[in-house]
Amino acid sequence: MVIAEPVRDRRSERRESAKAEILEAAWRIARAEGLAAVSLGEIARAVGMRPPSLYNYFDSKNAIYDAMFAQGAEEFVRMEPWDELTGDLVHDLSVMVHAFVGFCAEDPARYQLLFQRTIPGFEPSPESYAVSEASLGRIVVHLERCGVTDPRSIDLFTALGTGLADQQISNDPGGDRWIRLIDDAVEMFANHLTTSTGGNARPTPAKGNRAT
Amino acid sequence: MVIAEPVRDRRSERRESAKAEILEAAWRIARAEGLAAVSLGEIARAVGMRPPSLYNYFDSKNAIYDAMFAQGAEEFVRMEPWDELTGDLVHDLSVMVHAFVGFCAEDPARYQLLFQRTIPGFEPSPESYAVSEASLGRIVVHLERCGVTDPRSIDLFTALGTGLADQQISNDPGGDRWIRLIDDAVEMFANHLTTSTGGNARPTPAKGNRAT
DNA sequence: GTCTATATTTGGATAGAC
DNA sequence: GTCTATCCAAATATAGAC
Repeated sequence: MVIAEPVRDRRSERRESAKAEILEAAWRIARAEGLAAVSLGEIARAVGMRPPSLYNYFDSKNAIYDAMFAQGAEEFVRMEPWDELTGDLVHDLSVMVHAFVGFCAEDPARYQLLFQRTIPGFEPSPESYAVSEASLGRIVVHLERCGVTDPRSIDLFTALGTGLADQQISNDPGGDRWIRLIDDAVEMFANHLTTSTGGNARPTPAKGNRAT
Repeated sequence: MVIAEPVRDRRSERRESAKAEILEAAWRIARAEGLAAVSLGEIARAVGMRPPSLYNYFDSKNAIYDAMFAQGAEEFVRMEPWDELTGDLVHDLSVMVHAFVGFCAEDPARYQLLFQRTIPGFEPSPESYAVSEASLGRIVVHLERCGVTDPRSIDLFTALGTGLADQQISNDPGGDRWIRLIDDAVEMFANHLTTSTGGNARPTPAKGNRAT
């Protein structure tokens, strides 16, 4: 009876590594030919199998997309440099935007899968989706901890981050043309916070309406 | 001989209206089911034809995508409210961003086709592409006319615009959550211009290096 | 200009032998 | 767990009759 366990472990290890290999191949194809160009035939060829064999590891093609989404969401969570945050507003904003834009730019296919809805039939499973949402949530939480509590400011900040990422990916893939603007953008945003009328860090004393 | 001309005109009129009808159907499908879900069969069904008949009007499916791209680029050119521009920096920036974000948000499928590379096999023809590029170029020209000449500032501005559009489309389709932030964003950007060290409108007298 | 018929490829997915 | 064989559906595209 003591022998049974390790055997089962080896099996599941091999199984997991096979699944990982399949997903790796899928990512390679997605990066090379586009996310929508991923097909079971091509994946199978890449891993030295026949297409039907893939069904031993994934129930469907969308299950593969979902596993890829889950991987990407996991990486997104791990990426965030919470240990680099100091509590200083400008510094922390810079760190977060650098992390986000870098994450997006380093793998456009992953960016497309996680943040854009471009695959006709596919929707991530609630669990996978929750992971990526939670990660975005932590950014918002830290913003609030820095004193950025106005929802409008938070939305503006996310727009700034995605805009930098989007332009970097679309118009200078592999380069750093928009990455080099991040600190400027953060400074601009921080100045706006100290100037604007919203309920933010260092708000102007008592200007305008106090509504909402 | 005088009769021959009008006959040919009627024919080409009918032909053009048939092509327009086909493109309309393609747009409908793209908006309803996603750009990548457009197929000849579905287009044909929508216009009351059989798939092969479409080849009397377009040489291939990609030719249809290209015609859609050209239409979108044309609309993009016409959209721009050059007549609303006054020369006042903040006002003009607001007008341009409102026009751009509104244009993108009112038809995400068009936005996807024009500004994102998501269809595996498709690339717009050089002519169609030139139209959309020229339109973006006119925005840059007007920015420069307003005194925004620093390339970095221009890049930052485009990032801001696309970020607002992208967030609006992705996270509040049909709404106006990010559209309502445009004037704030423009004010933020304008303040940044008057503060930053770049060679922009109202630069700070003589601060930092004069290089580049 | 539109159709039928067809070619050709490819896609995702299942059944069942081994 | 992997394969062959097969299915079924859908896709783009062409040929040729009407």
